[in-house]
Amino acid sequence: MHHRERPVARERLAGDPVEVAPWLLNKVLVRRDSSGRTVRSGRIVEVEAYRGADDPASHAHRGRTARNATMFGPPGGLYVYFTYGMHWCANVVCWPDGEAGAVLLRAMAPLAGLPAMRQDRPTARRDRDLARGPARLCQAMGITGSEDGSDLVDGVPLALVDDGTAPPSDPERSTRVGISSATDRMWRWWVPGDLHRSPGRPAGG
DNA sequence: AAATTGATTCAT
DNA sequence: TGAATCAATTTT
Repeated sequence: MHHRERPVARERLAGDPVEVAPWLLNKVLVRRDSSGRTVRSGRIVEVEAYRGADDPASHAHRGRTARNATMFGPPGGLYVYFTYGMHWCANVVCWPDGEAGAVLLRAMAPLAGLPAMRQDRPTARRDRDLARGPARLCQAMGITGSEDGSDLVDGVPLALVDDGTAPPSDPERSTRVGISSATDRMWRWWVPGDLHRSPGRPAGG
């Protein structure tokens, strides 16, 4: 049956990113316009967890800076950062207010607003390439640094919702992609068999 | 396998 | 003030 979309509970995001990350699989990221209509959405199929002080691969590892401030804010925030001189990446903030940690959104299966996504991702040849990778996901959803710090639970302009699809009971996992420290931690998860997962090769393993 | 691109950060 | 780094993507 069809379930109504409901926002994820902020309390559920306030925990350890390593536990929140696989739980976020199959949740839906939605962009709404000013009248509340869904203009783009996609199902999250690949994530990575980043902790704070005890995770050398985390932007928050060396403490709070202007760039990573959102990660130290309340759970449910959207942490957006710029990297490689050209790419935006989006994370869901975890842990209680004051403690840093987040889940990187690495890939999505597009659900709604595909024409707009194709327009913002002209290099995507197939629809499965629209949001396959963290920077591609941001392009497909129209996310940039101007939306750093917005709230995914309040849901404007971006929302994290549960449409009734449970997370996979047996998510696949690996080490994280594109990092050079803490390469042994198996903190990347994806929906088994989903073709929308990014091709990124894990660091170390 | 190599080019692309610029903010951020830490070290001088 | 300078150099290294970088939660990647695209093209060759």
